[in-house]
Amino acid sequence: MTARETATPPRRRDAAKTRQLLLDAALQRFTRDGYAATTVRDIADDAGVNVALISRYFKSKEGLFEACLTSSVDEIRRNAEDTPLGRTPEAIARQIARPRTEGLLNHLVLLLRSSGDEGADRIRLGLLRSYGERLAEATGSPPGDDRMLLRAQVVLAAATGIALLRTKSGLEPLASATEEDLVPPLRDLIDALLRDR
Amino acid sequence: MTARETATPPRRRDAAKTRQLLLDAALQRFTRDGYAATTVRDIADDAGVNVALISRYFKSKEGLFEACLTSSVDEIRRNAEDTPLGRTPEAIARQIARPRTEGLLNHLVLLLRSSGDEGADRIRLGLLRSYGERLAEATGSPPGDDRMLLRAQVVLAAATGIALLRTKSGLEPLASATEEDLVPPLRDLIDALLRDR
DNA sequence: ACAGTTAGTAAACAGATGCTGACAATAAAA
DNA sequence: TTTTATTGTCAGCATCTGTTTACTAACTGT
Repeated sequence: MTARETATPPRRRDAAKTRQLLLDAALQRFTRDGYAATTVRDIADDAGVNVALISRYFKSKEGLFEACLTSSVDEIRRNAEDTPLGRTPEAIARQIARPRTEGLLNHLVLLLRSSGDEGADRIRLGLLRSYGERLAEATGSPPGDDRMLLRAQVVLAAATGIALLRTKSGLEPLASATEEDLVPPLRDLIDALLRDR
Repeated sequence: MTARETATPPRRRDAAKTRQLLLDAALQRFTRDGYAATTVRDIADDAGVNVALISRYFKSKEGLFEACLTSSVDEIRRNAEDTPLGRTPEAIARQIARPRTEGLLNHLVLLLRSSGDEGADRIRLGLLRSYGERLAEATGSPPGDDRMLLRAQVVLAAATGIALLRTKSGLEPLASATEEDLVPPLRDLIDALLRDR
């Protein structure tokens, strides 16, 4: 058969779709390898489109990174509205223990990536702050309770640390622990930190 | 006054000292900015020596990074022999809560930095594994107890997450929490995860 | 069918980056 | 003092990286 036949038929032109392809590829790369270690050509190749389109649709590499952050933040927020944070340590633990590729943890890892850009830092910080507050309030503690907020942020930090070590270090048994393995210790952790006191 | 006078007198030649200057500068940069975001010229400038000396003393940028890792690992190990991990949650918590610039936490952040190099990954993994085991044994659990090892690694992950968020995100009140602020929640965390069960 | 607009590509540029080889300055050895 | 080895500098290389510009191909409305 000729190359003509094997080659994918000339992809239909669709700016929105192409933009999304770039965004998805970038999300994966930035999350896995970090900002500096990812090149725009890597992303474009993954998405199967031309490098120049990054500049067209996102202005610059940093613009693309910011778009990734806001996209990630939006999804977390949307997710949060649908399924408000469980009230019980068990429910929270289960949300954190989800498979690495999906859900919250992946987003948290991206949140830790830094481009050195100020706008990106603001976005990141904004989400971390609001998420910590949500976590603190989920315990039933009154808003403005700094002691509890600190504890909630420690939970947040623990979750990100777990996400990082699980995805990047290959440390066993943590790296390939299943959801069932992970929930009991996490439940204990959350219970100890956030129990009303 | 002339430039001649202001300039530091031609530093006495000393290969060992120069090597150490480079190593120290690299440790700081790699820890703070990560591998990819750090250039050899950054490091050389910080150390106040010529770029070419990196290649001479460490073979390559990756060689320098590996040297940083082993140096960091050695110091952690040495530190561990001097002051064996405290048996009580309180003692462990205190070790983690230390100021960000000194002690264990800084090293843990470096441990998370990746160069993509295989040798570096081995070094990193080796330390994480042994540290997790030490932590598990400190609880008095028998060696080979996988449940407890997982819990110890969760503590380790939590500590790294805290270190990262404290140094890199500026998330308040976590970022500027004092040792006293941090010890109580950490004690609870460690107690919940590692208490003999 | 045609003109105008939009989507996508290719090539190249300017600057950065890791690294090297030839050389100069200093210290050590003879 | 002369010779030799070590330490450090300089300039440049090849490659990579983000971005831009000029161009071609496809879609849209008329």
